[in-house]
Amino acid sequence: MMQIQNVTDFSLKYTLESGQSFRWNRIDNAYYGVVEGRILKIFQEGTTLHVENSDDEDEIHFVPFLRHYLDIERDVPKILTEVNNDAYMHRAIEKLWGMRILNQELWETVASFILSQNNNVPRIRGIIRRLSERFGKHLTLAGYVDYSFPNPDALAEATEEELLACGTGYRATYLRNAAQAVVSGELPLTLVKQMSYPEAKQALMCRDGIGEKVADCICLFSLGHLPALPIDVWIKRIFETLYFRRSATHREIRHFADSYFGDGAGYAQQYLFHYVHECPNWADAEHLSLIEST
DNA sequence: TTCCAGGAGAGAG
DNA sequence: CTCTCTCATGGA
Repeated sequence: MMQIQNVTDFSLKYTLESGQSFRWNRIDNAYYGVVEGRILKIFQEGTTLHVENSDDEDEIHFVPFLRHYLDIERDVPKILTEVNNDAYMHRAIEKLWGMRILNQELWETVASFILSQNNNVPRIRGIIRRLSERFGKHLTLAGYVDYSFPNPDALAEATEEELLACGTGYRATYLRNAAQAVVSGELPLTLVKQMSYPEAKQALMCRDGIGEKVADCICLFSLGHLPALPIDVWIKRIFETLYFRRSATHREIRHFADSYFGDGAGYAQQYLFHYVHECPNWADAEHLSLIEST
């Protein structure tokens, strides 16, 4: 057991339940998840995080790693001030205060969001769990059992049938090709990490099965590129409803969000995305009047 | 039964 | 360039 103290402006719940990671399970008020080959159990009590780790790691190295994973080091309140442009955003920021955008391991993020296309969160979680059980490493923490996310080699060597058996559907080919590209060096992940946002996005989009939306998810949820704006069916619907009041193209939405939110567009997007999932009445008259008033 | 899900690619126009 | 159709899967 270990503690990380003075963690301010942070919500473990909203950070881990906002659809950016598919690997966390809540049991009572503690979160169990697999992060880069170890099980972590995290419990938040005010500004203190209580952490248990299946690996016996030196705190000197582990604490900075975890703080970076949870994006605790970043001045998020400053970013939220910059995107707090109207009463609707104010409502979302207030409701989800402390939600942060994770910095997840790159390969797992690439694979996970390849699997996310035309799919829903519970099913994505199931696919990733089955892939990990089948191809990952068995891990335990105080009786809790989980599996590491399979490395590229394991998925590159897997047969199409084995991947299909995990429920990947037609995305199996995309997943296998991406794994093989990482192994062969065609998709050089260590270099991608060094690239600028436009460079990284383009390098990722060269792969079959990674379009603009998935590339933006990877850039935002793994590489820390906050201008990245994943436009899925929800974000499209939200921007059309709140800011356009009509149907709009992806191009229009991207242009609007860039100028309206600036470099923090990724954070703004995440607050809007999760807010509408938390509030089924997100588009009622009372909510829409928040836009009118500003 | 049909519709939908943190979409992308191929093909037509 | 944009629009449309299809892709595998399972829950609602």
